[in-house]
Amino acid sequence: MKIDPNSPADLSAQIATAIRDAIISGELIVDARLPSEAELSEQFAVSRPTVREALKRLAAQSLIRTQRGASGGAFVNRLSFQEAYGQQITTSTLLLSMNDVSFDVACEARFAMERACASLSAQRRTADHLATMRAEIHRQTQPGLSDQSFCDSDVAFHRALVDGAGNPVLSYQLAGAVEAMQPLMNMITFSERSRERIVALHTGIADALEQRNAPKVESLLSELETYTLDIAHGIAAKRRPTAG
Amino acid sequence: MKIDPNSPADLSAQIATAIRDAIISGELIVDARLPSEAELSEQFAVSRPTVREALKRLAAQSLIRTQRGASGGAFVNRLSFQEAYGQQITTSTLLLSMNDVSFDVACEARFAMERACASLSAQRRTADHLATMRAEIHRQTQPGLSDQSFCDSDVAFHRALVDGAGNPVLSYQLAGAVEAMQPLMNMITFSERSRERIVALHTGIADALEQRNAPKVESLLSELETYTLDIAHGIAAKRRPTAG
DNA sequence: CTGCATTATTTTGTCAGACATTTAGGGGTG
DNA sequence: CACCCCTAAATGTCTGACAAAATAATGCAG
Repeated sequence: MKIDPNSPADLSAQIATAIRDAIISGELIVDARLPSEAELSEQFAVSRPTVREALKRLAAQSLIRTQRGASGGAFVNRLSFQEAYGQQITTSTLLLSMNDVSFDVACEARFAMERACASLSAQRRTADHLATMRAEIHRQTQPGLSDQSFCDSDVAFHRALVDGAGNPVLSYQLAGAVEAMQPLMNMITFSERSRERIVALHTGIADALEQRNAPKVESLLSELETYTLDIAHGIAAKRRPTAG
Repeated sequence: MKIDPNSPADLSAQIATAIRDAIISGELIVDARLPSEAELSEQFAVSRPTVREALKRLAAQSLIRTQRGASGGAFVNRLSFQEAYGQQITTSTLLLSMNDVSFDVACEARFAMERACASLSAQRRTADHLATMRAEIHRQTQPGLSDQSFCDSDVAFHRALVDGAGNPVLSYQLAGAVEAMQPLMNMITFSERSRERIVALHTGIADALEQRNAPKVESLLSELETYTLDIAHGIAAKRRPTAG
């Protein structure tokens, strides 16, 4: 692990890259302890603050964790699916909000991926997954439920569908797509009637999953996609009534 | 934007979170300049090194960029799809390597998502996408091609398929799934015969896309998934010949 | 007044040293 | 054996300073 003091890049960035490469290549394994900050600063011939900046970069990516006290230090972190979800969601959310991705494009991607889970979920969903979905559907029928809560419940419902596929990698990938759309979905005001329609579709999806009818799930998801887009377009049209 | 000096969390972590929230909420827009490190350290009542650690955390996530000199400083970064790909791939790679995700599970997720792109790609693929795929197929038939190069070409082929769907969000999601599997795929040694079979399937997929035959693409992708798993299992069995 | 070289200023990047805080471990005492 | 205290090691934070880069301001020559 060497760095180039004459490189235009920051020393802390170079050090972070060197350590990151060591982790990715397997040179540093999970739970391995890195040298102390003092030792690292000696190895790389830089000051301790510079080493610390490098370590903070790695900590921001959940690549290491630090612990104070004797026998403390920086340890290679086992990247959990949980942490990966979080980063995935943050990244996806920013990507959508900063790059003028239209609601239509995000919606299309999300439902395309969700349909990809349909057949697996129809095969493997457990009673637990079905129970979660039924519970969320029930919650969605409560009168007086705020739009925010309705959206949260919607996410939980679809999350259960995806988790039903029993593939953590798929769940991880979908988490970003589904949750990143939350801010966009929250902009949609759900009328009494549209909630009824969505709940009906959710019920149909749960029924089809119970019967392990994959094609039915897929077609209902497509209907839901179309309907979601319709609502969004209706609201967009209302906001710009003079557009033509 | 306030922080709690009595919180158990590091001050730099709190400051990073506060600024990140401001960016996500839109309080700080793209290309906006953050206060200088000296001003931030005054605002948060901490020292400059602490502020710097916070800024490095954000830089590690590509949320900000910094520039030296007068009228320099830290600016909110427009997260490009390119940068997001990179983070997605790093995260996915570590997730797979650290969590004992089996080849089967990763493979299943990858092909499920790729099939999700099939119908869109059949509708929208351009002549360019087809040309890229044909070129990669041709490369894959070259004798003496290394396994590494064959895998690279394989990634490029599937990348073209996914890009054909014309949905950048889908491309972004798939990039992680496909590229993160590279290290696993590289462990598979491709025999002469298996390469022929894979090339034949690739050719079939390109043909089906040319004819805009979505179901055919999906079924060929399923065949490719099955075949990939067969090869992997065969190699695993060879490595553990006494297992039973 | 214009154009260019020079100087100033602002800001990040880096360093050195110090103190505070937390935690594990060792050793003494009941 | 259990409990307490002390020590040592490590991260967390602060202060102050200088280096390097890039822009802005200045002054001079034409």
